[in-house]
Amino acid sequence: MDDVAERAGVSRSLVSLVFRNADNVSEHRRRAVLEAAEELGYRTNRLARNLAQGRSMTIGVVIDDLQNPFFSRILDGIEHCLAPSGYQVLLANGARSSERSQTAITTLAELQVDGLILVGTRGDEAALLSHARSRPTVLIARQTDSDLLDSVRVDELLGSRLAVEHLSSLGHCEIVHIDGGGGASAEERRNGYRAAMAEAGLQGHTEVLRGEFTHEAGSKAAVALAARQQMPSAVFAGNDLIAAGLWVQLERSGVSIPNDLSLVGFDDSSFPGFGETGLTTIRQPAHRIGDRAGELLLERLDGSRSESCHEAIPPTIVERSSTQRLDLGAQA
Amino acid sequence: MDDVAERAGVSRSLVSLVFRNADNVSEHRRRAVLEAAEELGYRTNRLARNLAQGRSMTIGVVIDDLQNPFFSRILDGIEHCLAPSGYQVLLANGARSSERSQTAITTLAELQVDGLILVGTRGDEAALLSHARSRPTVLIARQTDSDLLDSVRVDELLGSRLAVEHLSSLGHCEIVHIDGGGGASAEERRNGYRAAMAEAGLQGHTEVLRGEFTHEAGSKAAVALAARQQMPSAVFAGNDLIAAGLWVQLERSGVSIPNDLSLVGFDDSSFPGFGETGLTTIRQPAHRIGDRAGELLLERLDGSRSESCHEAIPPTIVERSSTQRLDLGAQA
DNA sequence: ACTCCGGATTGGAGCGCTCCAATCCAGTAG
DNA sequence: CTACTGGATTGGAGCGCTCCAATCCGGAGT
Repeated sequence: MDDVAERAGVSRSLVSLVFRNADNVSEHRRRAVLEAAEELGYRTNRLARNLAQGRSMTIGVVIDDLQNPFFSRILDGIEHCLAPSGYQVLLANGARSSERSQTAITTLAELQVDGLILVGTRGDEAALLSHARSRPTVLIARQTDSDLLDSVRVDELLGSRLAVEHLSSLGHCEIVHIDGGGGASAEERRNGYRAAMAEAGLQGHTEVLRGEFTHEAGSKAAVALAARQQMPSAVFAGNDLIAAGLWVQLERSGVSIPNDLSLVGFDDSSFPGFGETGLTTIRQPAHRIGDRAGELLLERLDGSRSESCHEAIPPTIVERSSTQRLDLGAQA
Repeated sequence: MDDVAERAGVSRSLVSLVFRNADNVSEHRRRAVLEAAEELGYRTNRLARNLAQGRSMTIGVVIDDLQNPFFSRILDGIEHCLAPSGYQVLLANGARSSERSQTAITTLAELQVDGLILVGTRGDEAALLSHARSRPTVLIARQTDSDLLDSVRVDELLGSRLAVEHLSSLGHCEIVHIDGGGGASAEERRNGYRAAMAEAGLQGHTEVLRGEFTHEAGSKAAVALAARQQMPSAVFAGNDLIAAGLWVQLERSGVSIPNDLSLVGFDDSSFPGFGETGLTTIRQPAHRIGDRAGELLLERLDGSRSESCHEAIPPTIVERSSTQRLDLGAQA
């Protein structure tokens, strides 16, 4: 920077002003500085700037699993909201690992991001809170009632209820749930499933298969189910990845969906290119969730709000062709 | 930091040593420092550290489209490779926009990342090169022969050859290629197809239908094919989108796949098996690509290589149910 | 008792930038 | 001609850390 200043025949301060786009810099000086910078291949060092300014104009986003299309649509919403604000979004992948997520958060925090959005992040709540103390933080798809941070999530219980009600209204009783294990909202979906089963008078048929929010977990579950002499008539999968894995694997075993088994997913993940999958599922308004999280963060950043805010966005059920009346299946 | 030092009754330097996990610090001092830090809620400021050290132990990755599952599988490979190396991966989304990608790269560069991996990034090559000059850079899924950076991509020619060989080994001769027009790797795939046809002694049957890497282009091609009195027995589509469009449209015209026509796609871009397309296709080893890119970057970072390196990773063919022996189709 | 040694510890000079108070310099009014 | 004004420009003190040369210190060697 000093080199640029010298070459342009001005002070370092003036160079700084030029690169910050300050408006009270005379045109010929500005030109001289830019020219000198060009010749010297000078690039501003944002590290130093951030250090000096004490802020980075950067938002850190930690995503539990970038491969999960639901999360990436949330991200889309976040970026859509944040793009015009002047903040740059920096991402880190939690890779479905609690430790990886922790170090990702720590890295971003140490990098002095101005705000943090955690998408489906797992791990110790206390750890999250300690970061929230020093900068605005929004949690997505994770339950919390801390007043140190904001959160946006889907009403998971309602989602599970919608799924179960849909299946039971089609005459299904043996509705097995394949859960997301320790994943983000697995527990709530599981609880919602249990509650809804009870409400529908099906508590006797309640059965949860331990899984994980992945395609593979779906395949595994399919293998387990196919091995039984008596298959359930319906499955409520913890998310669409599980449903997808399950579907493919079941078809391989000669089980036809929806004839032999009705299947409901969760998330309404869309998989580009192949149009509608035909999976009946619970749609999470992913884009809206991300967008809202961005808004909440901005409100904190510009100081227009200081009380914490926890939002639950209601999901909807999308009925496609993976579910069908029980008796229809029986006839076939 | 000074506060911590004072509270622990040591110098700032010693505090620094403790937080860098230096090994020649006496145990009781270390304990004292950590304790003081804990009480004061001290967190190391990585910005300042990076500035002072002149390196950040951070790799920047810019992804053209995080929603694209192919790219996120690449990312998975990158992180898999980089995780044990001590480097933290920082992501930015190009959002399928040339400008967004540019600012993302610039932000990362200004943040002084130690290395850069650009996945499918669009935009001016000159701009990319200017960043590559100041730090190791690896390009993924983008052609270049600059010796300022490394690149990893799929061996498109081989992919085409695999497709053609597979079809011809099933007895097919009339293999039409629907290409990707001016799309990214369309030309190479086309050339690969021509070469492979010649090798298989089928140069007389070589036929390329002009297309585009979209679903619609596939539909159009289907209409064109169905209008002929003599359909080819096999089609090699430029990518899976084309194949999908073709498939749907052909089925509508009463052409059954694979009975009446065998179909091979390219990319294996669908989310693994979702909706069970059963499409035989050329799989791009996304994970391997990311992994290799990480390796190349590490080689540059530890200085073990200084000449540029451009790699082509061999794809594999995934045989599903959209292809079948010619004579089987004839019998049906 | 004296020197020497090597590991533990420290002070101070940066890293590249911003911020602020101070200064410069027309141009204008008196 | 002088005082005053306000925008353009500047020097220097940080931001929070690391690095290096210098210092400290307790024990070993003579």
